[in-house]
Amino acid sequence: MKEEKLTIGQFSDLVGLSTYTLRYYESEELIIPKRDDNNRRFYTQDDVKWLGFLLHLKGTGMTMSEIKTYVQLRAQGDSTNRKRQKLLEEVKKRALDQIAETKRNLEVISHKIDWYDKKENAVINEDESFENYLEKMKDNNKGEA
Amino acid sequence: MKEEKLTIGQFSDLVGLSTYTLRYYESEELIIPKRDDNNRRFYTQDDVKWLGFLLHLKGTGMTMSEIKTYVQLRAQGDSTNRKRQKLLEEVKKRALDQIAETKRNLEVISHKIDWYDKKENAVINEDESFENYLEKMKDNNKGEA
DNA sequence: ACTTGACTTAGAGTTTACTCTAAGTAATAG
DNA sequence: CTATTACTTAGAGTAAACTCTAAGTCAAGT
Repeated sequence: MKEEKLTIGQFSDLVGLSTYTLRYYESEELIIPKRDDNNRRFYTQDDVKWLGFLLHLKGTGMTMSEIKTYVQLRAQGDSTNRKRQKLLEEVKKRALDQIAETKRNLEVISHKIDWYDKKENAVINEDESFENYLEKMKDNNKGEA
Repeated sequence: MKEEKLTIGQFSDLVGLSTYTLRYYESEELIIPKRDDNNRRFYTQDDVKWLGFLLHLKGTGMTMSEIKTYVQLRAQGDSTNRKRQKLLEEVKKRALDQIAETKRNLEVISHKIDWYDKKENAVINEDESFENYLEKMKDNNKGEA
């Protein structure tokens, strides 16, 4: 198992982020690669793993600033495990709340889509307003929530 | 049933958007109130309904530009119903995809939270890497996806 | 020798969606 | 009379997360 060292160009190709972005992340202290004798960046398998996790964090809505906090805690060692865990839990909660809200909004949009269907097929009254229609839908769902 | 006319200030309070934002939305043609004899804006119940729907649209990730398109189609009358429906379907699909992706990311974060739990309780090996742990979790879920 | 890819600092530009200020006008309520 | 609220245009500021350019250096490969 040899230690793979990737140049920024190779790493960029691998992870799908531009070299601009990688240097930007570095300036924001999100991922800081080692340097070789010529001061060139090189990324290791650890960096690959960390960046993968970082992208999962981003994908749940964590901001760069929050990720930076996480990185700083991580750098302080195991004594900050609880803090890191708490941070992740907050992020998780926020993401779940966000999903729930989006779903509520999607329900209305879905009803509107149905309403267009029925209008096209003249199933509902020509002048049926969406608001009335929505109310009926809500009534139909009584007790199903 | 008298027709309620709301000033921009009243409407602002009602819907929770600043007057700045309302004028901005108007400049972007998202919601265009009528004017009274003194050229002051007034918002009607229709505007209340439309803004409510608009917020649902925003809440599913629709951009202002897309909402503007929707508004323009709406202004062209029933002949654009199919187009509007299609637009909403695209937005819906995108939102559902987004939710699915966020959930996938959340799974990893949840595992990490569990991993912190176990580390704190010394249930897993002191040096157990998260990556190994994740692999085990994946194995445990074989056939459950 | 030359191209390629890396390095640096510093800063400008992009996108989305606001958010606010300035400066002046106008109608209404107390 | 004055405070409040609204109106206008025009433009600046904010925030996040990039994205790119300039200008110059440097080392390795062909």
